Amino acid sequence: MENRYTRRKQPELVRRSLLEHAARLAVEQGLTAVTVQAVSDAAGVTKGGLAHHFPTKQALIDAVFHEILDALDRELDERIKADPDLYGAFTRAYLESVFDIGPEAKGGPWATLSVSMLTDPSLRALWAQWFLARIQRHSATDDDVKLVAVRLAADGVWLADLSSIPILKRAELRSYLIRETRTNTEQTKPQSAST
Amino acid sequence: MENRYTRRKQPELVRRSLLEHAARLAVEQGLTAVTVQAVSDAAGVTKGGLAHHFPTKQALIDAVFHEILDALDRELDERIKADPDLYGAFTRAYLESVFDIGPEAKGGPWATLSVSMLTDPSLRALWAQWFLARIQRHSATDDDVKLVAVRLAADGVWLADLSSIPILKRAELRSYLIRETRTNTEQTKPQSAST
DNA sequence: CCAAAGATACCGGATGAATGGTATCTTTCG
DNA sequence: CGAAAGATACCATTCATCCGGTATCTTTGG
Repeated sequence: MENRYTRRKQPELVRRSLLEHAARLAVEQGLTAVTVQAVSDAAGVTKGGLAHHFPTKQALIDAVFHEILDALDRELDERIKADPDLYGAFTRAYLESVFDIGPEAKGGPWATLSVSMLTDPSLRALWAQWFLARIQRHSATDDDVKLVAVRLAADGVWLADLSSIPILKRAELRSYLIRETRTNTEQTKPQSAST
Repeated sequence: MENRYTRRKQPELVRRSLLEHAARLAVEQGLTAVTVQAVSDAAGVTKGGLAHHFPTKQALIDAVFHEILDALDRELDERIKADPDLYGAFTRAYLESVFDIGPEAKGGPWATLSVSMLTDPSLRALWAQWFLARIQRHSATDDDVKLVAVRLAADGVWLADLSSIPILKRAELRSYLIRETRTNTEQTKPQSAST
């Protein structure tokens, strides 16, 4: 009658471990590989243990998704804060956070996002909601068509990275896109926020 | 003892119906919802009927994927052929085929592509292969960084459409992006095709 | 201070619903 | 008739969830 319950209880650690391993599995082996058994095993607990933290599988996935959105929010805010220029700051932050992760960083938030997002319509809606809120928040500085185009291109990059499609001239593309965020399309006013 | 074999046999129609409903289900309810049972029911046949056309589920999915890639190929070739301008013709075709489908056409090729692509690594590879081949084929006319950016933005557009994220100034964005495909980045020549 | 009592964290097998696949039967069409 | 088209029944497996049990932590009463 060995004692199997020698584990030191650290609910927070276990919870985080579950979330992380769930995300990792999703990215590395697809969402179908994210079974409660696999996640539990990876995190070093049993299915019952997982069930205690997340009553249902969907709850676990939702938690992962929210966690990622929060992290993304923080990262974007940081970059925006560090940007001396106001005009297009959000777009640049968005762009850079995509580019800097790169195609090899499979564990990054973007990869996880996409995989779970495009598969599950409910998560798609959540993503749309997050995105719209964010856009609206920066409507004053990031509303130009040119900037919209840049952000969409960023999405394209992220998609290409995920699909393992090599982007030729990646560095050149990056600097080109960033340059696009500096120049204003509207010819009526010369430059709105250049100082 | 009703006769359940009242269906008029039209194998081609049934086959197409199966493919279409499989694609629709994938987009609307995620790939997990595309089970042989669900697809069969939606198409008005039984699992056995499906099994006759597609021996395995993977065969069905592959067929959907290939069907879409072929249709896409045809559409792109048509648009390119109709374009009087050579430079950036592929990029314009790509762009227009994304824009013209619109956000409401959920059954469109792009949406289906993405959903199935990102979940299944083998399909991802297939897509990458198709895309690279296509790019290489147009390397002479569509290699500029500016054009790469436009194509990536197009990818962003269909991603947004899929996520039901409204794109403000859609028409303006479209004409802006198309305009971008006309002007050459290389400053050595002044303007290649401005009429 | 400390031990009982309850709450929280975790275990692990049982269960039942889906699912993909297969084998066999019936009907329709050429 | 014979082969194609489709229906029905059945199997093996996987998976999420449930649930009774056990260990550790926290509170509380003395």
